[in-house]
Formats: sequence, C-alpha cells, structure tokens
Amino acid sequence: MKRSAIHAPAGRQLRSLETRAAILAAAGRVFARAGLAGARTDAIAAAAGVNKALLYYYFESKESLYEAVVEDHFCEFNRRAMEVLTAPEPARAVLLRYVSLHFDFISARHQSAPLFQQLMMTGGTFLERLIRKYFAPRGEALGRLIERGMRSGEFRRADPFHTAFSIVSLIVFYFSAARVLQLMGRPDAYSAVHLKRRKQEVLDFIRRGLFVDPDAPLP
Amino acid sequence: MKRSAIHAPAGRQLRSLETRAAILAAAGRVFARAGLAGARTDAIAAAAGVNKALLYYYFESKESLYEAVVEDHFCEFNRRAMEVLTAPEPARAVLLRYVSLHFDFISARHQSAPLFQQLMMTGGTFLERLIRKYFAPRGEALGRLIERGMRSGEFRRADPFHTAFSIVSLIVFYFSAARVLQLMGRPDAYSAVHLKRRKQEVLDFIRRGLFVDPDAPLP
DNA sequence: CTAGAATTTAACTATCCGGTTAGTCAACTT
DNA sequence: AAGTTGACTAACCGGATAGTTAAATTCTAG
Repeated sequence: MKRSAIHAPAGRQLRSLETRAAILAAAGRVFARAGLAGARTDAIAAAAGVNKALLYYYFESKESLYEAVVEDHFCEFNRRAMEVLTAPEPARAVLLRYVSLHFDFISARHQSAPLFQQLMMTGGTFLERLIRKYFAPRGEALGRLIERGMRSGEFRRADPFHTAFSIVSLIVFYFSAARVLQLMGRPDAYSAVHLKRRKQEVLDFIRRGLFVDPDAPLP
Repeated sequence: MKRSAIHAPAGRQLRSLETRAAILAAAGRVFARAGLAGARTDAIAAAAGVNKALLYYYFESKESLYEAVVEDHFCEFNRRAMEVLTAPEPARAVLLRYVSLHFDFISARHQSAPLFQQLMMTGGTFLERLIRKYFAPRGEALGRLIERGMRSGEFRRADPFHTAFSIVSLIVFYFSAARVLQLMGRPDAYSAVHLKRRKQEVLDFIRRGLFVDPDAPLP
C-alpha cells in the first residue's frame, strides 16, 4: 500500500528527509564560515557525511542550496517576529520583547549572524525576493510599532525608520563582530555570561535612547 | 644623473605610482562588491585598465593585493581617529566629534563599509594583525574616553566595552545595509539628505542613550 | 521473494581562474 | 648612439571546482 501523505514519514522516506536536513545543516555551517563564493561543495558534502553528488540529487546547484539554507532561516524567524510585533499591548513592552526575541534567536544559532552578513552583500534577485518576502514586512511592522509608541507618548519623537534601524543595529552588530571580538581577547562572545550582559546593555540603551520615561516599570 | 630621493617623482617613476594607485583603486571597488573569494583578478585588471600580469608585477598575489587595499583604508582612518579620541576636552564633546568623524569617513568612501564587513569574516593572521594594529588601539581609546565620561558624571554608568560597541554599531550598520535599503525602496542611502538625517538620528540616539543630561548644550 | 523505484556512490568532465612566461617597447643612462 | 632598465602585455598553464553519469545499493510494494 502506498503510504498516504497524512502519515508521518518513516523508513526510507524518513531517512531521506534526514539526509536532506543533514545537507542543509552542513551547508549552513560551511556557507556561514566561507560565504557563497568561498564555500566548496566538496567541503559541504564532507561536512554532511555524504557524497557530493547527493547535493545535486536534493538541490539544483550550489546557489540554490545556499538559497534554501538562507530561506529556511528567515522563514522561521519571521513567523515568530511577526507574532510578537503585532501583539496588542503597550508599545514599550512589545518592543522590548521583540528585541529579546531577535537577540535570542541569533544567540541560539551561531550561523545566523554570518549568514545574514554575507547575504546583505550578495545582491541579485534572490536578495530582492528575500527582502520583499521577509525583511520588508518585518521592517514595516517594526516601524508601525514604533509609530504607535510615539503616538501614545511612550517613545520620544524621531524618524521611525531610522529608529527601527538603530534598534536592529544594536542587536545584530555584536554578533557580526564576534570574530573580531575573539581576536581582541574576548573569545566567548556566545557564552551565556557575555550574551546576558550584552542583551542587558542593548535593552538599556534602547530604553534610554527611545523611551520617554526609561525608568518607569513596564505595566 | 640619478634622480635623488628628495625630488617629487616624475616621468616613468610617477607613471608607475599612478598605475599602482589605479590598481589599488580598482581592486578596492571589485573587492568591495564581490569579496576576496568572489573577486576575479581578471575583473580587477580590466577595471584598472591594465593587463592582469601587472597585478603580479606590483603585488605578490590576489590576497596580498586585498591586504594592501584594506590596510590602506584603516591606516588613514586610525590616524585621524586617535587624534580626535585623545583630545583633552569634555568627554561628551569628544565622543560626538568622534562619531561624526567615523560617520563622515564611511560616508565619503562607498567601499569602506562593504570592505569592512567582508574583512570581519575573513579570519586568519591578516585580520589578527589588523586588529592588533588598528582595531584594538582605537577600541581601547574609545573605551577610555567613555570611562572618563562616566567618572566625570557626563555619561551614565554602564559597561564601557559594550557601550563602545553599541556606538560603533549605530554608526556602521547603516552602511552595511545600504544594499538592503536600496532594495527596500530607499535607493540613495549615500545621498546628502539621507546621510544628514541618519547622522542626526545616530547622534541623538547616542546622546539619549548615554548622556546623563542629553539636552544640555555642549560647553 | 522479487521487481523496480528511490537513494547513494565512485569516477569522471568541462570550465574557470589564479598565477606564470617570454618577450616588447619606451624611457633613462652613459 | 648604444646599452640598460623598468613598465607592460599576449598567450599560456595547470590545479581547483562545480556539476554529471552510470552503476550499485537499499528499501518497499505486492
């Protein structure tokens, strides 16, 4: 009997999905380290523990593999981000929760930051598609949240777009510079202690920089 | 008669310097767009309007050409930065001037941000050397300035290292994301109008986020 | 158990690209 | 004027690398 689509995959089918996932994970690691141009397909295959030809069985080309890796990433993040950003609560609380989410998401996946950084410089139609599908909606939602906070008097008046940008900068840049930090004698940027401290600093800086009454407790 | 060293170069010598500079400039453009791995030596030669073999006449390898480009860049910036950072004036004023300098430096050279971004992910001994020579001294000078401001009561108390990091984030990230901005319908991130507005936002955000009395005029 | 589809592999190929070579030409030197 | 040197180029080389092929293996349906 042919296994129907509603059943959980098992046997060969499951194995195949696992292989695919292993390739994606390995590709993520390699692309994060070396970038699209610098990554070697042989290295990806080796890291996944499979033959190189398998890459081309599951994916069309090196580039489409790269795209799958990246899309995977942003898809999940955006789902969670949009949920948080559109919550009908005071803008201050929502913003801080969003910052926390974004920070934790990157913290939990060491490939996230380098992948994102590489991505921003690729250009081309793929980046364009990603932006339309993920960045733009999220950026606009964040912008609307900030505007709402300004109207309600929670945030000081400023350009919402640039404010959103500044917030993202504070979150993301730390991770982009992790390698530099390492060579500057801070080898464990991703350790729990340092992550906690950095997150606190970011939250404080944003509170101070944006909130009308930074020290008021959240409702 | 052999031309003595004190004379300005002329003739063949001058021409040679110009060629070298043309190669460096072209390489800067190509590396900024494509990264070290993505750049093609043929493309660099074509952009410089010279034969590819000339690259190897003036530089040892693609990589050493890349290093020359990058070092050139940071050398000049650091000279100016250290000057500003060590000025014996109120920390508030010095900090804002430093932010302004850094922002303007990147603004004036479109390759600066992508080059820097690429660099941060290369790793290896070259990055290590650059960090020791430029990043670390500058970072420490900035840290000391911030500590001074905290001691004098101009800045709120916080971790000086992370504070420095946040400040740099706010300055740099905007330029790193210029391509993304372009695809999000803000095509002219480097236009005078937008630069001015961004700079103002950064300065405001830093004042609010760090200064004890953000609205006090500078002495 | 077996036919045959799905999955995996070793070995191969075409192309790209960093780097080299051998030599030309114009500018300096004497 | 003759010789020397520095700047530059056309043409080439070979190793690296993305991508292919055809055969082997594994799994499942019947």
